[in-house]
Amino acid sequence: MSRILVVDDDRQLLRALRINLIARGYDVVLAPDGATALAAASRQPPDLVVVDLGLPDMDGVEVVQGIRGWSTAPVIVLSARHLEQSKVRALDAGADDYVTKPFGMDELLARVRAALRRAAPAVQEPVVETETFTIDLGARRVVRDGADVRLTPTEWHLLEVLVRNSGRLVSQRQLLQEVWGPRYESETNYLRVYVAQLRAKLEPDPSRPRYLHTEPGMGYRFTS
Amino acid sequence: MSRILVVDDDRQLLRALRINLIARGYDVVLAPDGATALAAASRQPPDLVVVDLGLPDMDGVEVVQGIRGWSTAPVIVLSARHLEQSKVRALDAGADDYVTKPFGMDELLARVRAALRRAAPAVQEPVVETETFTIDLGARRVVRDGADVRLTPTEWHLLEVLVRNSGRLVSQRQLLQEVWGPRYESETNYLRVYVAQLRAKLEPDPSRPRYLHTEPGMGYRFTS
DNA sequence: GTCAATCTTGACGGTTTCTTGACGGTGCGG
DNA sequence: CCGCACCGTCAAGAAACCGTCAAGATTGAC
Repeated sequence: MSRILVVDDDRQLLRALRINLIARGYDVVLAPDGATALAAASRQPPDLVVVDLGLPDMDGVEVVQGIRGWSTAPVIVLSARHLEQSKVRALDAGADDYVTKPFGMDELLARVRAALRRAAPAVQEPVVETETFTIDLGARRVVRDGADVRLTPTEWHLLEVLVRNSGRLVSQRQLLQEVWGPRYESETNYLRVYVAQLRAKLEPDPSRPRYLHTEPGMGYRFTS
Repeated sequence: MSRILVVDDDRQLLRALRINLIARGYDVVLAPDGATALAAASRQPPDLVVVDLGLPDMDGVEVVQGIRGWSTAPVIVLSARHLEQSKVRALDAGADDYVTKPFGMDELLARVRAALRRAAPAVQEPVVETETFTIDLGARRVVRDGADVRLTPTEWHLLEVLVRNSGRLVSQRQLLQEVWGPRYESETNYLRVYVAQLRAKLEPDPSRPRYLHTEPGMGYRFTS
């Protein structure tokens, strides 16, 4: 079962959380402060972290950052209502969810389930290999000639949609909708620009596409 | 039919939405505030959520997050024009689309349809195989001798109509109407030109059609 | 604040696709 | 045999579409 690291300086809350989480079958690791938490996390990598923002030794945000540095485990932040500012910073730092104190145990447990479920899709993401490059959807990496290809967020997003529909024609509407949002359905200029950029980075000969094919008037198709 | 959860504190708008959505055959659940909405959503998981950003008890963004925690149902956000900031945050939180108040009912209904269509699992489109070529309707692809056959949008559209009516005679009127629109019902020149192009690309011997048969004075018939 | 990276936007030329009309072939009925 | 209706063929001009480039605008890092 999943291992959950709980970081809080309130001993009473810590005990309550431990009891409830263990009752749900989770493996629980406790830490009263940030330093202990980071140490514990490196020894026993957790699948999820619950961290209070008001810690004695360091800001909870630092804990979030410290964990995000090497783990993709979801982080749920606990905070008192008056710490709006920290809350925002924590989310920016990579927290996945936050719960305002005081909170009901059921609510927290629900959020834990949700966060784990969201993270769970550890379903083997496909790796697409061509003669020229390799795309690892799970790792968000593209390797060509042994070196990482640098893609901007938008380039990656576009490539991802095309690759997930490998072999299938993806209409311009659908691409714009998935990458730029529902309100850009007719702005085909974006597509032209970004497809060109992807080709420049991936195709052996960008002027004669081998993987990113254009179907005039319809859309684009990725072929491995 | 799809169940739609509508969250808004404007009773008049709520009523208008209910009437219009029900009229379209949707199952509607209403909630005047965030807490009620989340409770209702957990009892009756909706297929789509329409939520106003200006709620009395909590920020609409929180509602979006709350729903996103355990559901993948599309979320459409309603917002007043001056709340640009919240709108962005709502989309970041996982909203699928937003509509600015005041809005026309038709626009909202259209976006509801679009969101539901997008969320709908892709139906398994049939693959038609002949001795000469293979037509994959879902992938929008025709393969012949191991190579992709390039079809223009109009060619594809015409072929699609014929294949979906495989074995049946399709009248010229119907073909013109479906491919070129209702105003071209008598322009049979298009048909002659495009049927010829399809035959050139698909038939082993275009002068002796094996798949795309002409029924003089009536229409065309695709036979696999 | 500055700086770099990324995104957005518009214009241009080349290419693909669509439209249109004319011509010839075929089959049927007179 | 001849005329007519219908279909197949072809090609050229028009229209739509795409690739390309570069200059602002925006964003985020420092």
